Amino acid sequence: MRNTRLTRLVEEIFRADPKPLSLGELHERVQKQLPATAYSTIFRLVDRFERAGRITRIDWRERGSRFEWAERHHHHHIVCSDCGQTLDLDDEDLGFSERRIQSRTGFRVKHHSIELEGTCADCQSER
Amino acid sequence: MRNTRLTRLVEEIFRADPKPLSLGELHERVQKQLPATAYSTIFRLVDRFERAGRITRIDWRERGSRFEWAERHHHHHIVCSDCGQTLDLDDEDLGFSERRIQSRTGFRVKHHSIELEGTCADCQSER
DNA sequence: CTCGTTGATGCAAGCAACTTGCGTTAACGG
DNA sequence: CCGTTAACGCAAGTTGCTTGCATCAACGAG
Repeated sequence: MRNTRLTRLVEEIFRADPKPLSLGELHERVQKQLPATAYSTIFRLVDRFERAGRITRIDWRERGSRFEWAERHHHHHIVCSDCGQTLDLDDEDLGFSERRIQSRTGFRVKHHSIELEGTCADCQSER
Repeated sequence: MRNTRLTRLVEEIFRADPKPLSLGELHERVQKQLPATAYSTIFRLVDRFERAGRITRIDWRERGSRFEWAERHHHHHIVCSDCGQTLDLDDEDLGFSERRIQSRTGFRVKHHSIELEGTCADCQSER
């Protein structure tokens, strides 16, 4: 992968605010700095990053596909349905273990996707 | 919801083979019995069933949105990436507990979505 | 430093799945 | 049996994703 203004900008955007972004949202943010950038360019750039393992794709129920900077530990998300705040969860928080699945089902797990939705502590106490 | 040939057929299809179906797949199956059925009719029918709580929507990473007959116990899926076979998993299989999440994060969990992908026992032993 | 190769980009068209508007059909309650 | 109104079929519209192609610019060899 070549080192261009765009790749640097995208990396900067994700590092500055490590939240999952859709292609559209990323495109918007990029255009604030480089207005001529085409959607298809973002599409292919993210695709390259993903295949290089530097960006991870996640799927949110209603909110569609989103992308996240991958240089972080493996984790999942819980989203507050009131205020939108997200929190990271790791497998231990979830009690998740591939070994457990393997012994119960015989499947060798390659990939797992876990997304939670709920009400955060703040929004609960607001009542 | 009115009781039409279509609603009866859709119910029958899901009961006969309780696998998650995409709108397109369901449309195909319906057309085998009622060839004149429009895609948009399936779309609206599933929407009505979903809002009535009789069909559940699930999201599969690559395979897009699918729908499942809801009169079953709460469960998740693991899909074999080689042969496509799916297996149901319940929260206990996964070690999942809303109580655990609540005590670790303060979030009150409303909804969780867990989808796994791996290689089933058969496909593993084929090598 | 310069130049040629080739990956990266912008534009526009294409695609697939989903969604909506509208006129017609058929459930079903009276 | 009839009128109301949910369901339906058709066709057009929308959205987000994907591709083809001509042009541009990284960057490594020379």
